[in-house]
Amino acid sequence: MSILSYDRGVSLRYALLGMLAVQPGTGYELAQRFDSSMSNAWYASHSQIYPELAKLCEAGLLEVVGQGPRRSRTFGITEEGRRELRDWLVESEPNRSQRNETTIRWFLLELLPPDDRRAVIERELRDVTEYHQGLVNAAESLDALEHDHPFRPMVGLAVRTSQVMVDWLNEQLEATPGSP
Amino acid sequence: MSILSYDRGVSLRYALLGMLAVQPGTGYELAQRFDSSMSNAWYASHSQIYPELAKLCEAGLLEVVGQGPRRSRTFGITEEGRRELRDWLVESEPNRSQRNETTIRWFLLELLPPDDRRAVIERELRDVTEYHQGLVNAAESLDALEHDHPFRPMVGLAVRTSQVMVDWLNEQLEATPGSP
DNA sequence: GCCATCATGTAATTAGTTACATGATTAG
DNA sequence: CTAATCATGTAACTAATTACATGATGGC
Repeated sequence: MSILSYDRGVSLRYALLGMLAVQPGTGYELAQRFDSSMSNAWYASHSQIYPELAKLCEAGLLEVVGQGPRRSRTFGITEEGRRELRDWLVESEPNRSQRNETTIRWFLLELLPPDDRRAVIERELRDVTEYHQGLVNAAESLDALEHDHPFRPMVGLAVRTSQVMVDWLNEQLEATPGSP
Repeated sequence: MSILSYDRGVSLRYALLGMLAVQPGTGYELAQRFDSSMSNAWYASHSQIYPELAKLCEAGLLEVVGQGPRRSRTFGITEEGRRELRDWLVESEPNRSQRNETTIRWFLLELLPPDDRRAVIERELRDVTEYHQGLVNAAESLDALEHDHPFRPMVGLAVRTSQVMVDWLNEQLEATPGSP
């Protein structure tokens, strides 16, 4: 692909391509997916999404497959887009670098005096527990369907991962002096 | 803090401040830590690190605490830096958004035909297993010390998380048609 | 009619990547 | 002596955030 961009800074492109390969949608819907179901993988705001969709359309990897009310346009992936996505998944070297502010915060917990430390862990525990519960509910909803949902495996992974985090935070809380 | 930057794009700043609060170091060493022990939390290249260290020094949050061979300078956190770091950890609203290309790739596995899918899962499994084994070894090294190491809790979390990932990938592999 | 939300975009700024550049030290 | 690595920086570019901006639709 010649239309600009680095080799390793292209994750948004493939996130969009992939999300639209699973299910066509508008830019607005994609922004919502980045806020919820995709939030543990990638985030992008609408101001980044719309220009990227335009570029991908121009490159022939996406196309407008429908128009709705408020001049909304639904995008879908093209055959060329599917080939590009497949090549990326199978052929390209994965970029394993991550950016996760929460992990930085947890890494630095040990610097805090016990009172601050306990307060921070309790806040983290509230947030992660809420996140975990949301995933458990999502998993139950998907299990209630009669067909296998494509998101089910990833939700399962996220449930287990967040369970590990809840357990770890509880242990850190117990190990902090002055905890009940 | 008035010295420029967004509210939510400041994670590098606090990652550096925190790493130097745990242990003073040079810019070069910090770049190495981002490549290894901090790689599951944040990544930054030296070209981003050096200017940021200069800014933090100018702001009085860091100071040069030693000079080595090849005109290397060791930075340490100041009292003001510790206060700033503590305030960030305790008072500021955490940014929960993540960027993790690997999760995008795993999310999109279901789009691939079985042969491609199996090949990709096997590659991921190799990479994650290697990563997991590295963490297990690191944990054993830390356990061999007579004192508690500050990184031990985070390594423990990473060990469990990567174990969950290895298990999940193995399940996905088994569930793919044509697998042994 | 009015307000919330849907829906899309652009402009200005900061963050991050890649490439370029240079010199010091040490191990062989 | 010479190649690898240590060590630090800048320049040019792309990516991402924040702020600004506008209009359509549907429910009340």
